[in-house]
Amino acid sequence: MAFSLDPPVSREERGVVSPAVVLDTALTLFAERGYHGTSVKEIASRLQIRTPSLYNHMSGKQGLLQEIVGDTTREVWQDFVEVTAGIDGVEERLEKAVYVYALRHARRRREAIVVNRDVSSLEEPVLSEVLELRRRHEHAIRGLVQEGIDASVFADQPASLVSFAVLEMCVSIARWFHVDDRFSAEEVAKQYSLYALRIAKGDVPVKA
Amino acid sequence: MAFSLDPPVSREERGVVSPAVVLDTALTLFAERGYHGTSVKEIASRLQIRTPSLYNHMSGKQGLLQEIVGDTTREVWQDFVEVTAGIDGVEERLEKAVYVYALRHARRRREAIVVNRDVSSLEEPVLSEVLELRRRHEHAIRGLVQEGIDASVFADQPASLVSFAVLEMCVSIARWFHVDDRFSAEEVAKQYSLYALRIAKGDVPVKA
DNA sequence: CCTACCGATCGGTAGG
DNA sequence: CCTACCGATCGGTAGG
Repeated sequence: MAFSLDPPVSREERGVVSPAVVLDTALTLFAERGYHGTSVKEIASRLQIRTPSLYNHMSGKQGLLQEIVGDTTREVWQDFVEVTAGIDGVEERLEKAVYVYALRHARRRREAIVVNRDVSSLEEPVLSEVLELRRRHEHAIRGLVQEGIDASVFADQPASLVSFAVLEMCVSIARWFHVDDRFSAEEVAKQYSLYALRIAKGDVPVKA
Repeated sequence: MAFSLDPPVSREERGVVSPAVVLDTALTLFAERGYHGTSVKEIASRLQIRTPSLYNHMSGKQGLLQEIVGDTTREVWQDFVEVTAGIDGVEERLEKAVYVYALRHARRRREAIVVNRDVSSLEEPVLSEVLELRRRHEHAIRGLVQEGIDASVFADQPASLVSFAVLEMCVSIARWFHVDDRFSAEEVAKQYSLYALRIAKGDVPVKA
């Protein structure tokens, strides 16, 4: 799996400004105020440098957004492929796919918030690439649900509603989860993958 | 219930610009591009008037956002109170509370998108009022879940995770639902309230 | 409803 | 990494 903990690249710790530090600072501000609500001056100010110096470490504001949203979306699809490969049971595949997706939204909260709020601020060609990857992921989840319905493993119901509900439920984790909560990221992901199975299986009893 | 269909107040139909038409136009643009991504010039342009003329129909850009987000949030809380009043069964109360919340997000998509994306762009005192109302609604849903757990009607599990998952699943309807879809707003709301019961009841069988 | 205009801020560049 | 500066656009006002 392509997970790693959020890289704590801050100015204070490293002492110097670098492309990674600029990206991390922008990520925090974009998540807090949105892409259009963040100015390059604010990014510079937080790094205690002037605006023009920022351009030694980035191509521009739009480039930062493209890197954040593009990288994250590619990783989401990669996670799905890796975690469902070589598994027979459709129930187990859905459980694992939801688990990694939920886990990512607990571990990479800032990225998730920016991806979901500011995707429409992306310029081409990254916009089209990102939308295509998201569509592919949603269709893959929907396909799993439909496969389970066809095999009578899941309750007979509209697969599209199930996949939307399950995916967006996971996305929302980024909006309320805190590391210092009573639950770990893994516990939350485990619980949410259970919710997904409950929704999918419907009247079939699910062990808690 | 405080529902009505989305008021189709467009410039073309009414022929004249009014505060309601300006608000409706701003609502569409805010939903499409975000509050910070929309300029007052764009609002004016869509109404085929000049920017200064807009100020005959509004106090300012921030005032439009406050009206959209403030009104919607107050209605959400009012819906909850009205729909759960005088009902004994905790299961039925949760089902109805989720139904109206989901239904609103299918019927008032633009409002829902703006409320959830641009709430942080609100200025005081409306910001505090809105956050308090949202907190109250979330705690009320969580309270219902806990009440059901205590009564052994729902599975024993963290009530906070259930309430977050259920509420955000509903919020997301605004992002994918279209009136011309294969499902009506009522059908989607019905299905989502069923999902909520499945998550809450867990290992208890739920009739489809 | 308009023209004319305000100061502030935007992302970004020149040049060192 | 900086100062100095660019044209464009921002939300909003004056005055009619």
